[in-house]
Amino acid sequence: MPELPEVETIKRGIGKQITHQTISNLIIRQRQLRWRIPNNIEKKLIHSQFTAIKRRGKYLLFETDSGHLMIHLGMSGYLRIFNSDQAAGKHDHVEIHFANHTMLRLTDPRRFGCVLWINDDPLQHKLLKNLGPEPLSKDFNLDYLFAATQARKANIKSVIMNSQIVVGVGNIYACESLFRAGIDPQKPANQIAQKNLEKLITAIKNVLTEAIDQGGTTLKDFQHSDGKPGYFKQKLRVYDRRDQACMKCGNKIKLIRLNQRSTYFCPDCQR
DNA sequence: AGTGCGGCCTGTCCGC
DNA sequence: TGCGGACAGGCCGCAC
Repeated sequence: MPELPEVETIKRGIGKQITHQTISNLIIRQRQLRWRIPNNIEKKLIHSQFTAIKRRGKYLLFETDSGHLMIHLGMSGYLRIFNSDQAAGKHDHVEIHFANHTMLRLTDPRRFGCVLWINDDPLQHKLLKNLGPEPLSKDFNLDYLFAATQARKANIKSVIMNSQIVVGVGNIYACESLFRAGIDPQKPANQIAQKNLEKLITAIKNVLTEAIDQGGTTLKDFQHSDGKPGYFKQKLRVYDRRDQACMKCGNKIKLIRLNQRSTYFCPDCQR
Protein backbone atom coordinates (compact mmCIF):
# COMPACT_ATOMS: atom_id res chain seq x y z
CA MET A 1 0.00 0.00 0.00
CA PRO A 2 2.47 2.68 0.92
CA GLU A 3 3.17 5.03 -1.86
CA LEU A 4 3.60 8.64 -0.89
CA PRO A 5 -0.11 9.48 -0.96
CA GLU A 6 -0.85 6.69 1.50
CA VAL A 7 1.95 7.76 3.81
CA GLU A 8 0.69 11.34 3.72
CA THR A 9 -2.84 10.13 4.39
CA ILE A 10 -1.68 8.10 7.36
CA LYS A 11 0.16 11.12 8.69
CA ARG A 12 -2.94 13.26 8.43
CA GLY A 13 -5.18 10.53 9.76
CA ILE A 14 -3.32 9.67 12.94
CA GLY A 15 -1.83 13.06 13.77
CA LYS A 16 -4.69 14.56 15.75
CA GLN A 17 -5.38 11.35 17.60
CA ILE A 18 -1.94 10.61 18.93
CA THR A 19 -0.09 13.90 19.34
CA HIS A 20 0.18 15.10 22.95
CA GLN A 21 -1.00 11.76 24.28
CA THR A 22 1.26 10.27 26.92
CA ILE A 23 2.86 7.02 25.83
CA SER A 24 2.18 4.44 28.50
CA ASN A 25 3.76 1.36 27.00
CA LEU A 26 5.60 0.02 24.01
CA ILE A 27 5.13 -3.54 22.86
CA ILE A 28 7.55 -4.97 20.33
CA ARG A 29 6.79 -8.50 19.19
CA GLN A 30 9.16 -8.63 16.26
CA ARG A 31 12.33 -6.54 16.37
CA GLN A 32 13.72 -7.81 13.11
CA LEU A 33 12.32 -5.60 10.40
CA ARG A 34 14.48 -4.26 7.57
CA TRP A 35 16.85 -3.34 10.34
CA ARG A 36 16.63 -4.42 13.92
CA ILE A 37 14.62 -2.04 16.08
CA PRO A 38 17.12 -0.44 18.50
CA ASN A 39 17.05 -1.67 22.09
CA ASN A 40 16.86 1.75 23.70
CA ILE A 41 13.64 2.70 22.00
CA GLU A 42 11.34 1.73 24.86
CA LYS A 43 13.29 3.93 27.24
CA LYS A 44 13.09 6.85 24.83
CA LEU A 45 9.38 6.60 24.22
CA ILE A 46 7.64 5.48 27.38
CA HIS A 47 6.28 8.42 29.40
CA SER A 48 6.95 10.85 26.57
CA GLN A 49 4.59 12.32 23.99
CA PHE A 50 4.62 12.92 20.28
CA THR A 51 4.64 16.66 19.75
CA ALA A 52 4.25 16.54 15.95
CA ILE A 53 4.23 14.12 13.06
CA LYS A 54 6.19 14.97 9.96
CA ARG A 55 6.95 13.27 6.68
CA ARG A 56 10.03 13.27 4.49
CA GLY A 57 9.56 11.21 1.36
CA LYS A 58 7.92 8.04 2.59
CA TYR A 59 9.55 8.29 6.01
CA LEU A 60 7.31 9.27 8.90
CA LEU A 61 8.91 11.26 11.71
CA PHE A 62 7.31 11.30 15.14
CA GLU A 63 8.76 14.19 17.11
CA THR A 64 9.31 13.97 20.87
CA ASP A 65 11.19 16.20 23.30
CA SER A 66 14.24 13.95 23.18
CA GLY A 67 14.40 12.93 19.52
CA HIS A 68 12.45 11.45 16.65
CA LEU A 69 10.93 8.07 16.07
CA MET A 70 11.24 7.28 12.38
CA ILE A 71 9.03 4.72 10.65
CA HIS A 72 9.09 3.53 7.06
CA LEU A 73 6.35 1.20 5.91
CA GLY A 74 8.30 -0.61 3.22
CA MET A 75 6.21 -2.65 0.81
CA SER A 76 3.49 -3.98 3.00
CA GLY A 77 3.36 -1.95 6.20
CA TYR A 78 0.57 0.12 7.63
CA LEU A 79 -0.27 2.00 10.79
CA ARG A 80 -3.64 2.03 12.45
CA ILE A 81 -5.14 3.16 15.71
CA PHE A 82 -7.01 0.71 17.92
CA ASN A 83 -8.27 0.46 21.44
CA SER A 84 -5.53 -0.85 23.70
CA ASP A 85 -7.16 -4.21 24.26
CA GLN A 86 -7.40 -5.21 20.59
CA ALA A 87 -5.92 -8.67 20.14
CA ALA A 88 -2.76 -8.80 18.05
CA GLY A 89 -2.39 -10.68 14.79
CA LYS A 90 0.57 -12.49 13.36
CA HIS A 91 2.12 -9.45 11.67
CA ASP A 92 1.42 -6.85 14.32
CA HIS A 93 5.03 -6.12 15.22
CA VAL A 94 4.93 -2.89 17.21
CA GLU A 95 2.33 -1.20 19.37
CA ILE A 96 2.64 2.22 20.96
CA HIS A 97 0.10 2.41 23.76
CA PHE A 98 -1.23 5.67 25.08
CA ALA A 99 -2.64 6.66 28.44
CA ASN A 100 -6.07 7.18 26.90
CA HIS A 101 -6.30 3.44 26.16
CA THR A 102 -5.66 3.69 22.45
CA MET A 103 -2.65 2.39 20.60
CA LEU A 104 -0.85 2.92 17.34
CA ARG A 105 -0.09 -0.43 15.75
CA LEU A 106 2.44 -1.22 13.05
CA THR A 107 1.51 -4.19 10.91
CA ASP A 108 3.93 -5.33 8.22
CA PRO A 109 3.74 -8.86 6.77
CA ARG A 110 6.85 -8.60 4.64
CA ARG A 111 8.88 -6.74 7.24
CA PHE A 112 10.54 -4.45 4.72
CA GLY A 113 9.65 -1.47 6.83
CA CYS A 114 11.78 -0.02 9.62
CA VAL A 115 11.49 1.62 13.02
CA LEU A 116 14.45 3.73 14.09
CA TRP A 117 15.33 6.29 16.71
CA ILE A 118 17.11 9.54 15.82
CA ASN A 119 18.60 11.70 18.55
CA ASP A 120 19.69 14.65 16.44
CA ASP A 121 18.30 16.59 13.51
CA PRO A 122 16.45 13.93 11.53
CA LEU A 123 17.12 15.67 8.22
CA GLN A 124 20.82 15.03 8.78
CA HIS A 125 20.27 11.32 9.30
CA LYS A 126 22.01 9.29 6.65
CA LEU A 127 18.74 7.91 5.30
CA LEU A 128 17.31 11.39 4.84
CA LYS A 129 20.14 13.77 4.14
CA ASN A 130 20.64 12.78 0.50
CA LEU A 131 17.00 12.66 -0.46
CA GLY A 132 15.83 14.72 -3.40
CA PRO A 133 13.08 17.34 -3.21
CA GLU A 134 9.48 16.60 -2.34
CA PRO A 135 7.60 16.12 -5.60
CA LEU A 136 4.83 18.55 -4.62
CA SER A 137 7.21 21.32 -3.65
CA LYS A 138 8.34 24.13 -5.92
CA ASP A 139 11.88 22.77 -5.68
CA PHE A 140 10.79 20.00 -8.02
CA ASN A 141 10.73 22.04 -11.20
CA LEU A 142 12.04 22.03 -14.74
CA ASP A 143 15.42 23.62 -14.01
CA TYR A 144 16.06 21.04 -11.35
CA LEU A 145 14.91 17.99 -13.28
CA PHE A 146 16.66 19.07 -16.45
CA ALA A 147 19.96 19.39 -14.58
CA ALA A 148 19.41 16.04 -12.89
CA THR A 149 18.61 14.20 -16.10
CA GLN A 150 21.45 15.64 -18.16
CA ALA A 151 24.06 13.51 -16.41
CA ARG A 152 22.04 10.32 -16.67
CA LYS A 153 21.59 7.95 -19.51
CA ALA A 154 19.61 5.47 -17.44
CA ASN A 155 15.97 5.06 -18.41
CA ILE A 156 13.69 7.85 -17.25
CA LYS A 157 11.56 5.56 -15.13
CA SER A 158 14.45 4.53 -12.90
CA VAL A 159 15.49 8.18 -12.65
CA ILE A 160 12.13 9.40 -11.35
CA MET A 161 11.99 6.43 -8.99
CA ASN A 162 15.40 7.33 -7.59
CA SER A 163 14.78 8.98 -4.23
CA GLN A 164 17.96 11.02 -4.50
CA ILE A 165 16.42 12.75 -7.52
CA VAL A 166 12.86 13.06 -6.22
CA VAL A 167 11.18 11.28 -3.33
CA GLY A 168 7.86 9.56 -3.25
CA VAL A 169 7.47 8.27 -6.80
CA GLY A 170 6.94 4.55 -6.51
CA ASN A 171 6.37 2.00 -9.23
CA ILE A 172 2.67 2.61 -9.73
CA TYR A 173 2.87 6.37 -9.92
CA ALA A 174 5.99 6.25 -12.07
CA CYS A 175 4.03 4.22 -14.63
CA GLU A 176 1.02 6.49 -14.40
CA SER A 177 3.01 9.72 -14.64
CA LEU A 178 4.96 8.55 -17.68
CA PHE A 179 1.75 7.58 -19.39
CA ARG A 180 0.18 10.97 -18.74
CA ALA A 181 3.31 12.70 -20.01
CA GLY A 182 3.48 10.50 -23.11
CA ILE A 183 7.03 9.36 -22.39
CA ASP A 184 8.41 5.86 -23.00
CA PRO A 185 9.64 4.58 -19.62
CA GLN A 186 12.67 3.00 -21.33
CA LYS A 187 13.87 6.25 -22.85
CA PRO A 188 17.26 7.46 -21.61
CA ALA A 189 16.75 10.38 -19.25
CA ASN A 190 19.24 12.62 -21.01
CA GLN A 191 17.39 12.31 -24.31
CA ILE A 192 14.11 13.78 -23.13
CA ALA A 193 13.22 17.22 -24.43
CA GLN A 194 12.59 19.96 -21.90
CA LYS A 195 8.97 20.31 -22.91
CA ASN A 196 8.45 16.65 -22.13
CA LEU A 197 10.23 16.95 -18.80
CA GLU A 198 7.84 19.78 -18.04
CA LYS A 199 4.92 17.49 -18.88
CA LEU A 200 6.40 14.81 -16.67
CA ILE A 201 6.72 17.15 -13.70
CA THR A 202 3.13 18.25 -14.11
CA ALA A 203 2.00 14.64 -14.43
CA ILE A 204 3.83 13.54 -11.27
CA LYS A 205 2.40 16.42 -9.27
CA ASN A 206 -1.11 15.81 -10.57
CA VAL A 207 -1.05 12.06 -10.05
CA LEU A 208 0.19 12.39 -6.49
CA THR A 209 -2.18 15.23 -5.65
CA GLU A 210 -5.17 13.35 -6.98
CA ALA A 211 -4.16 10.26 -5.03
CA ILE A 212 -3.75 12.23 -1.81
CA ASP A 213 -7.19 13.74 -2.36
CA GLN A 214 -8.57 10.20 -2.56
CA GLY A 215 -6.48 9.02 0.37
CA GLY A 216 -9.16 9.11 3.00
CA THR A 217 -11.19 6.55 1.16
CA THR A 218 -8.16 4.36 0.73
CA LEU A 219 -7.42 4.19 4.39
CA LYS A 220 -10.96 3.70 5.51
CA ASP A 221 -11.39 0.75 3.22
CA PHE A 222 -7.95 -0.66 3.67
CA GLN A 223 -8.84 -3.14 6.36
CA HIS A 224 -11.35 -4.79 4.05
CA SER A 225 -9.15 -4.84 1.03
CA ASP A 226 -6.30 -6.90 -0.31
CA GLY A 227 -4.07 -3.85 -0.30
CA LYS A 228 -5.32 -2.51 -3.60
CA PRO A 229 -7.89 0.03 -2.53
CA GLY A 230 -10.90 0.40 -4.74
CA TYR A 231 -10.13 3.84 -6.02
CA PHE A 232 -6.83 2.70 -7.47
CA LYS A 233 -8.40 0.42 -9.99
CA GLN A 234 -10.62 3.20 -11.27
CA LYS A 235 -7.97 5.87 -11.38
CA LEU A 236 -5.12 3.93 -12.87
CA ARG A 237 -4.71 4.32 -16.60
CA VAL A 238 -1.91 1.84 -17.31
CA TYR A 239 -0.81 0.08 -14.13
CA ASP A 240 -2.11 -3.49 -13.89
CA ARG A 241 -3.82 -3.14 -17.28
CA ARG A 242 -1.73 -5.50 -19.39
CA ASP A 243 -3.29 -6.19 -22.80
CA GLN A 244 -6.23 -3.92 -22.02
CA ALA A 245 -7.14 -1.04 -24.30
CA CYS A 246 -5.17 2.18 -23.92
CA MET A 247 -7.53 4.92 -22.77
CA LYS A 248 -6.07 7.31 -25.31
CA CYS A 249 -5.55 5.27 -28.47
CA GLY A 250 -7.26 1.94 -27.84
CA ASN A 251 -4.21 -0.18 -28.54
CA LYS A 252 -2.96 -2.74 -26.05
CA ILE A 253 -1.11 -1.73 -22.88
CA LYS A 254 2.20 -3.53 -22.71
CA LEU A 255 3.90 -5.05 -19.67
CA ILE A 256 7.70 -5.23 -19.56
CA ARG A 257 10.26 -5.57 -16.82
CA LEU A 258 12.50 -2.58 -16.34
CA ASN A 259 15.06 -2.62 -13.53
CA GLN A 260 13.29 -5.71 -12.22
CA ARG A 261 10.03 -3.85 -11.81
CA SER A 262 6.75 -4.38 -13.64
CA THR A 263 6.35 -1.55 -16.10
CA TYR A 264 3.10 -0.88 -17.90
CA PHE A 265 2.93 1.51 -20.82
CA CYS A 266 1.35 2.22 -24.17
CA PRO A 267 3.97 1.83 -26.92
CA ASP A 268 1.89 4.03 -29.22
CA CYS A 269 1.21 6.94 -26.87
CA GLN A 270 4.55 6.88 -25.04
CA ARG A 271 7.65 7.64 -27.09
C1' DA B 1 29.58 9.10 -9.68
C1' DG B 2 26.18 6.49 -12.05
C1' DT B 3 24.23 2.01 -12.79
C1' DG B 4 22.51 -2.51 -11.96
C1' DC B 5 21.80 -6.02 -9.14
C1' DG B 6 21.04 -8.91 -4.63
C1' DG B 7 18.73 -9.13 -0.70
C1' DC B 8 15.52 -8.39 3.00
C1' DC B 9 10.52 -11.18 4.13
C1' DT B 10 5.68 -13.30 3.72
C1' DG B 11 1.61 -14.06 1.08
C1' DT B 12 -0.77 -15.03 -3.07
C1' DC B 13 -1.57 -16.70 -7.40
C1' DC B 14 -0.79 -19.53 -11.42
C1' DG B 15 0.47 -23.64 -13.93
C1' DC B 16 1.39 -28.33 -13.58
C1' DT C 1 -5.27 -30.51 -3.36
C1' DG C 2 -0.46 -29.96 -3.31
C1' DC C 3 3.77 -27.97 -4.80
C1' DG C 4 7.27 -25.03 -6.97
C1' DG C 5 8.16 -20.81 -8.81
C1' DA C 6 7.18 -16.15 -10.02
C1' DC C 7 5.70 -12.10 -8.39
C1' DA C 8 4.13 -8.05 -5.24
C1' DG C 9 3.02 -0.94 -4.02
C1' DG C 10 10.49 -0.15 -1.46
C1' DC C 11 14.94 0.83 -1.14
C1' DC C 12 19.57 0.14 0.93
C1' DG C 13 24.21 -1.41 0.12
C1' DC C 14 27.37 -3.23 -2.62
C1' DA C 15 30.03 -4.34 -6.57
C1' DC C 16 31.64 -2.56 -11.05
